Amino acid sequence: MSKLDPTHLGILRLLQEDARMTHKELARRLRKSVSPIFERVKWLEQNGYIKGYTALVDLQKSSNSIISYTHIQMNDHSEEALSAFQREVVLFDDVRECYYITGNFDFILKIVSPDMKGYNDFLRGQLSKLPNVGSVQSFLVLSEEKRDTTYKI
Amino acid sequence: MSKLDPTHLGILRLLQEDARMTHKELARRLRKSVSPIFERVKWLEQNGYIKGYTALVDLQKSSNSIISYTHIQMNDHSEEALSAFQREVVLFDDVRECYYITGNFDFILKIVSPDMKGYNDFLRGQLSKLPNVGSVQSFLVLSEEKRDTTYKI
DNA sequence: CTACATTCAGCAAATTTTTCTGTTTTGACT
DNA sequence: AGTCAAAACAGAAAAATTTGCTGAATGTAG
Repeated sequence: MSKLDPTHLGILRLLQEDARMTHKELARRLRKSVSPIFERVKWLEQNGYIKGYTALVDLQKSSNSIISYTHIQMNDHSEEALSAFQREVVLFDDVRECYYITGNFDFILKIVSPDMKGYNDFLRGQLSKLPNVGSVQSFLVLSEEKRDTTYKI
Repeated sequence: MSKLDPTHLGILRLLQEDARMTHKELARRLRKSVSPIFERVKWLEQNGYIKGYTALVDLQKSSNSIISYTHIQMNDHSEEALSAFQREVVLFDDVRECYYITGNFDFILKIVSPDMKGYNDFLRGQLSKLPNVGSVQSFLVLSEEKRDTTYKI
């Protein structure tokens, strides 16, 4: 049983589309007045349904960074080893996303580095220094064909 | 030669951190007055440096969706076949991200489906129907350890 | 039926957005 | 260096939004 009514869901959908939409516009589209929308947005923020707001920046226009998806296979699958790896790897600045997954590999990392040298330094100087890292397989992103960060809810 | 000066970069960094930051606060942090900040934000939007603003929603709290990273290997690597695949696959609603990559595989897709049945339907009813799709390898996301959509610029 | 809690619309003050004006700075060219 | 034009800037003011408050409507439990 979800605590979210249609108005809550509508707010989440619309703010995913445009995080800078005004409360007045939200109210108009959801057929409510401004104050209940205002209270609900505050509630969604404070209760963790909205984790933040971000501008989507065109990385290729704004920098020379390179993106890589990197798969990690551990050579120790104990809970301690996995937790220790997670705890450390998410602290690296180049690691933008980290998922624990099913299948042959254990983790998928999205790595963003300033350039190829930076990426090399990260792999050899930081990632491979972590304990119990077995095989590492890198897929460099040649082109981003779609990136839509909104979720259907 | 970049057309972005330190103020532009500062705006991009701060709006990635918090897309709802007011122009007044941006101005305070970047030691400018409000009007040049206002003009620059408009410029960054109109020239495509800012592609949009989005609220980051906690998917697990707000729905039962499942996330998968799926790798695609094509069995025809001609430019026509690759382009045709790209053009079609990005239209699917479940495909949230699509990258063309180096290595054994050709594409990485981030798939978000309402549930396991929806995911199955997508794989067998939509994805595998596209021409020239060779091997498909799926990694289901068991837990999201980090997801930071900001870029260091 | 009454008391209580929740949600809401409407209002008003505080704040922000947006436009405008005139000044300063920058950069290119003599 | 000196001059000019273009760009960037600060400040002010009007328009719009945010934010807090009040009381009415609705639903619920006693």
